[in-house]
Amino acid sequence: MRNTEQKSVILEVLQTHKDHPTADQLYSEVRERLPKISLGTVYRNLEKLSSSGVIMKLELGGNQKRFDPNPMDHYHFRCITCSSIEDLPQDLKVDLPDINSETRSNRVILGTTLEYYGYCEECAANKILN
Amino acid sequence: MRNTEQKSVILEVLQTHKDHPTADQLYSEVRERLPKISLGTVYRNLEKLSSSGVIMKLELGGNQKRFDPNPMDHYHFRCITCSSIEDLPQDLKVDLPDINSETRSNRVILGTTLEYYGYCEECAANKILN
DNA sequence: AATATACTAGTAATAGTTATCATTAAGGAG
DNA sequence: CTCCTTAATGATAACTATTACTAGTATATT
Ligand SMILES: [Mn+2]
Ligand SMILES: [Mn+2]
Ligand SMILES: [Zn+2]
Ligand SMILES: [Zn+2]
Repeated sequence: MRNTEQKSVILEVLQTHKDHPTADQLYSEVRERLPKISLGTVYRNLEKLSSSGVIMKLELGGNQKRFDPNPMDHYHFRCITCSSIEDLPQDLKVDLPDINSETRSNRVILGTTLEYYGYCEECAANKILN
Repeated sequence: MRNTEQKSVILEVLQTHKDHPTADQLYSEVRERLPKISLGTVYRNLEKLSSSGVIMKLELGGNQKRFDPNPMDHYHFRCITCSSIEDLPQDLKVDLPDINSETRSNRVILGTTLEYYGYCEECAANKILN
């Protein structure tokens, strides 16, 4: 894996985020620093960075993948109205059962995804006003 | 909501499944009984059936939505090799923390999604052979 | 400096899903 | 049962997110 300016700018821009931007959101921000970059390059590098464990690719509900500068295992809340994704505190850990012993199977478990969904604080407040 | 033959055949076909078919898998099976049905009708009815709580739409990892004849809350395992989705036993319930009190927030929590992923038993066995 | 090749920009292609619209058929009223 | 309103359908186009392709460029190794 070579160190290109594109890759490092994409990573830097992602690391300024506390939320979980989509590829096209990152694309438009990165373009402010590298106006000639192409969307494909953004996707390609996000893929590499996540498969090498530097960042994390989130495949939650909704139709767009999200990218997380924090590759540590943690949980998320997704607002079904505004599509925002919020982090849940990293020390919040649920003790998940061993499904292989429960079901007498020999799967290889690589990980889990736990997502809460509903209305975020802001959207919930807006709903009451209607 | 009117009772059309298309809707009832789609539901019947889905209910024969123990797995979690995609819209196009259901489309090809339904066409054996209703050769003139269109894919849009399948999507439209799956949407209605799930929003009325008869079935469940799954938005897990991977790029296709899956449909589940069982609308009760339960967890799934997803194989990242063959994309199969397996049910975890319905009585397997994890005690999930109240994230609002944890984070002092006023979100409205409508539900959670818990997904295990990895290699299913069959794909895990095949990997050993290579 | 020369070289091999991973990476890029630009663009085309693909896949999944949703929208449009003229036509059909549920199902309630009379 | 017949008429009527309108939800639903089939056919197709449009859309969105993502991936593939390719000739040219830039990285990093020799
Ligand atoms: Mn996160
Ligand atoms: Mn299921
Ligand atoms: Zn919101
Ligand atoms: Zn598998």
